[in-house]
Amino acid sequence: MKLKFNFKKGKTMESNQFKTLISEEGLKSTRQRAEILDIFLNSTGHKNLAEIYAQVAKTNPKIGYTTVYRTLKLLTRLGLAAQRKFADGETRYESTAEGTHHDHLICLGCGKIVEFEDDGLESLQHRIARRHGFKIFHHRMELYGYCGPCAHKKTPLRRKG
Amino acid sequence: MKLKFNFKKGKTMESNQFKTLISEEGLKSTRQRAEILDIFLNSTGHKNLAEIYAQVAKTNPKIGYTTVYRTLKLLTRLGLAAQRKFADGETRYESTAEGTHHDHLICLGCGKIVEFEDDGLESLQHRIARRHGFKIFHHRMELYGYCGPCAHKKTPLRRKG
DNA sequence: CTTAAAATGAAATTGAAATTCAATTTCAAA
DNA sequence: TTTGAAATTGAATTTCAATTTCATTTTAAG
Repeated sequence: MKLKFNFKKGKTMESNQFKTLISEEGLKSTRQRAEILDIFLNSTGHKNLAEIYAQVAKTNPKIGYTTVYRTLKLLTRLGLAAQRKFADGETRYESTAEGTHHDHLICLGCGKIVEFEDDGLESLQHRIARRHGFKIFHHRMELYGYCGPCAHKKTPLRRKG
Repeated sequence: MKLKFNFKKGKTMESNQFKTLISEEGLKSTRQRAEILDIFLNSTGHKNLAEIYAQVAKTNPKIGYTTVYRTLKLLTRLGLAAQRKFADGETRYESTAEGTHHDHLICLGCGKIVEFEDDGLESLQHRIARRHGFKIFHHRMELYGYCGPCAHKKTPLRRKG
């Protein structure tokens, strides 16, 4: 039985924005894309493709790895996701739903990634750029060290996150 | 004809330091390692393996890619080289001969990488870390934009370097 | 010298990212 | 609705840098 207006739980406002964005690009709205977007937006943090795929597969095992890969790339193009590459070289995706620019603190013990914003950093960036005649469009700042809990352990365990 | 003491041009002080470092590690000093080190120290900038290998091959085509790869890894372990991964994901190597910590300005037009140091950045780092209860060991800051020349071209060309 | 340990280098392997292509789905126009 | 061109899907494959393997060669200690 199919309802004309079925507002399922989890169907967020973003899904509709997504339909609009997608058709504006001459692209098509599909069930897979909707599902991947839904899962992606309803999760937090910085996940690599394998992690996102695992989560998608839990809900719908029929969706392929490739589709997840391409959808995340698409979301990045549309500005809904952002790619991040930290020192380990893995590509991670982060939702841009929260909006503003931020940088990262990364725990070498447990792998926890904490976001931060700092106005001082932004102005510093411009001062440095001016000094070297550059016109800056974006930056990347990562601070590597140990978070509170890990700083007190003797042998902190590695965790993905 | 073989001279007993042949101080070839290019044999720098570092070569001897290298011999010492290497034997201290229980490793062996070889012609290949010396040649690779020599080329690496007598070049500047941030090069990827393929670029370093190409330069080595120009001097001695008998040296294999694997050996260059392993030697750069060794140099990194010994603290003579440092690995860098910028947003494009490629691994680059930089000589640590110049010494101090620095960060990078990266031109999106021509690929030029400019180093900079900034004390304000270092103190900022500690302020942010304290705010989040982290103990920071190192950081990474990269500013992406256009350098002076590229900012004025209509279609800047991509260059490695 | 002799010899064990280390290094070399060609080739093979790994693994993430990207692409291919036949089958399927979407959606606008009929 | 139905249709069909264009886009999407997903398994399989390719790509490509990074890394490992292994048979052979080189180093340096004794």
